[in-house]
Amino acid sequence: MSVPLSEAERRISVFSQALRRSGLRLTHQRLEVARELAGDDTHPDVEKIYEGVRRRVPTISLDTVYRTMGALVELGLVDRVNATPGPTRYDANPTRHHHFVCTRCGLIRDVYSGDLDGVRVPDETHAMGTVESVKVQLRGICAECSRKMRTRH
Amino acid sequence: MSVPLSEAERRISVFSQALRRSGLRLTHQRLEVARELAGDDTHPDVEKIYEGVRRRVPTISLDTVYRTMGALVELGLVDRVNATPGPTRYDANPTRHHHFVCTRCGLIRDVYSGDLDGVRVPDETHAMGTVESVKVQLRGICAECSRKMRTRH
DNA sequence: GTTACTGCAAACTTTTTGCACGACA
DNA sequence: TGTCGTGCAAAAAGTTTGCAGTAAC
Repeated sequence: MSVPLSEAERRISVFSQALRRSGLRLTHQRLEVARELAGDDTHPDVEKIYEGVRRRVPTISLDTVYRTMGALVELGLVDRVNATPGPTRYDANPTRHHHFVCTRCGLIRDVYSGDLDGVRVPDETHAMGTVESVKVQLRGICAECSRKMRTRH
Repeated sequence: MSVPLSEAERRISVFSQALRRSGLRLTHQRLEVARELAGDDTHPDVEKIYEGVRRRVPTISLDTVYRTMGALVELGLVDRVNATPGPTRYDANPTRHHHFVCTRCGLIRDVYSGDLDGVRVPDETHAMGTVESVKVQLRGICAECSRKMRTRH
């Protein structure tokens, strides 16, 4: 949803090459999971990915989707997004970005911002460990939920 | 763990008042859960809180802890921290802060930083919805895990 | 032809819920 | 005393795992 076709195709190709390069087999199921992720920027959970793939591969099982997601995370191709309660959601966007999270409906939208990318790690944290990534989470209520709340109350 | 006693006492008092003010009953169990949270800044999960309280109230049940945490979140006294896979962790620190998260062991440490507090919400996000809080997550490997990795490999 | 992957089923972990008894206000 | 909260048990939700057959290389 709303990932440009060229970008989606590029992602599928990256996925395929990364699987092959790491010695994993490029199965029909894995390719279709990759295809599903490549075109979806709504940060879907496993169930949603499963439903999407099942339209094209009706025999795929939920546990294969779980295992495929595990492999893609392991390879660093996909991130787990733990921003909401409930099922784990996945992020296949390799471009540096941050997240707007609706605390009401669980919507997660990618936010691109040079300012946010520029956030500096405080010196204080060096004693805690090595920082590998800085992610800004903007939590609030999405426009759709605001509208619904205004209408009902 | 490492919450000053004065701050812990202040938190217990805030919890008690908030429960009363909202018409909820101040039960023995709720008070002991509050006491447990007040002195713990490790962002414990329900199981950990349960174990702690059980030392003082051996008859408390796990589902009461779940229900109490739900109530405290509802009242805005506690935040759910969804930064790690596995059980939901809770944050009873009312002071503005951010998180260092170890992706290896799940350690979460509070980070206080004027720079991070000053992060501005990009204009772009106004179309997405209303931002209520900005949280920076510093993900990496904690000192303890780094040490263990160096020793073994 | 091997070996890794899949689908099935069952188990496991985390969280929620219905109900009857007990405790707070 | 009335009602809300608790503990128990069971169920629901989300995820992982063992195994035998199947498909990728």
